[in-house]
Amino acid sequence: MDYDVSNSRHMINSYPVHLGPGPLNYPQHFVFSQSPIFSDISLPLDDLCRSQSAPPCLEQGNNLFNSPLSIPQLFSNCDVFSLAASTHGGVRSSSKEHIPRPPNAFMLYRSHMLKSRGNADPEKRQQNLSRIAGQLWRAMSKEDRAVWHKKAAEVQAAHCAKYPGYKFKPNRKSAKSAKTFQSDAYYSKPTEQVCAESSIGPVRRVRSSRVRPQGVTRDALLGALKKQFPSAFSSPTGLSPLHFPPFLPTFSLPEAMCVNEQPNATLSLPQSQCTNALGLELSSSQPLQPTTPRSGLAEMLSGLDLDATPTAATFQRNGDISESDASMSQDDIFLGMEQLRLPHNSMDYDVNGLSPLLHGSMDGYQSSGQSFSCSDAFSRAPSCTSDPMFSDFMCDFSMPLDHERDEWSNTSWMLNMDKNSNI
DNA sequence: GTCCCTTTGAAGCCC
DNA sequence: GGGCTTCAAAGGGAC
Repeated sequence: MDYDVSNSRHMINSYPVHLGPGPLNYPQHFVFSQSPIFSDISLPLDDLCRSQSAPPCLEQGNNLFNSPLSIPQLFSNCDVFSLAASTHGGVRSSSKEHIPRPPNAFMLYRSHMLKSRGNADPEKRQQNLSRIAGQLWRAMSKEDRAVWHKKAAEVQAAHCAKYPGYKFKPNRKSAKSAKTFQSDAYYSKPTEQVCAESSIGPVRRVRSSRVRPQGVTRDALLGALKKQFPSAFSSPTGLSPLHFPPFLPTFSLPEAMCVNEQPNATLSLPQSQCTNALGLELSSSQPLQPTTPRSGLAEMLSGLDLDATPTAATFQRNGDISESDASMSQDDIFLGMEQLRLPHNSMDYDVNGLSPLLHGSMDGYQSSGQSFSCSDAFSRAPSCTSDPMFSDFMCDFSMPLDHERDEWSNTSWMLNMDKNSNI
């Protein structure tokens, strides 16, 4: 039997979609054994293979690895390979059956990362999420990636078992349309906007090419990440993909404090703790200097020409930074995500991620007194809660909202450190 | 309503 | 075999 993906929009799958238990009655909860490195991984149903019936290769008692791992609802009552037919932008009609491709390792990792972040996360744009996932993915060691490749192989085996005659048949567009855009864009310079010749024509955003920062080695990138997430790298089982937090947290508090509240403050935090989420080094034993050279992941990533996709919801910052406060510009405060060329409301994301009550539109923000706990923040990233980097202090800071302008003030972060930290 | 965006990797097609 | 292209997920945004 041959499944024609190229005509998927018009194809009727010979395999019906079952909403109930699969025809083989595989258990909805079954033991999915894995190597030790999987010990902290529990993938939800649709992270692996949302098939209503587990293939023999994944059935309990016929495991591919050694240690058991329960994966709730794996292969339960929905079919990932068929589900995609109705979820891809509504392109494919639910009445026309389509067999989706099995997800690759990165797709599995990305899906899991997104699920790990929780529902409270206000960042919904998949472009940004994909970028972050890609950064983390590339920062992983080969061994850690192998974990996901292994899972991908299992999923593919499941897919193969479910659709034994399946063959990927890409629907090649017309040579003209494909080559005029894709060949010039996808493999050319990264992230440049291509405008149609007509000024009123559509502006299409070229895909970012797969680039690394120039002159930055993988080891250097890993070093920067190690500095921020030491526990993730010191795990006896090695770096699990899940040891990365769902997102790179913005950790600019000491900077904000230094600039706006106590310019000469000296932090007692260990050196390793005085970096922001992207590895910006902050002096911990000496007064923080605005001109402190920055190094680390942020600087490395700054070489990337990543795309920003601001939207109507993009976080607004007003005006220029005054000279008096220019010792540490707002950009420094925003540096974490901005270095990833994320929209400004990525900071919005960070704040919201820490304070769930503030999720939503700007209207949901309060004018003052907003605060978050760093430790609360990282509790969303399981591996970070045990990290001494994040467990030693709690701090609150807020940024007042200028109600007249309906914008955040760009100059006055307000900081409160609680007793767990020494200023 | 439809397609784009954004990522990595697998796989197919074409030369 | 190399180069190029499509498509897996995901949901907001654009048109």
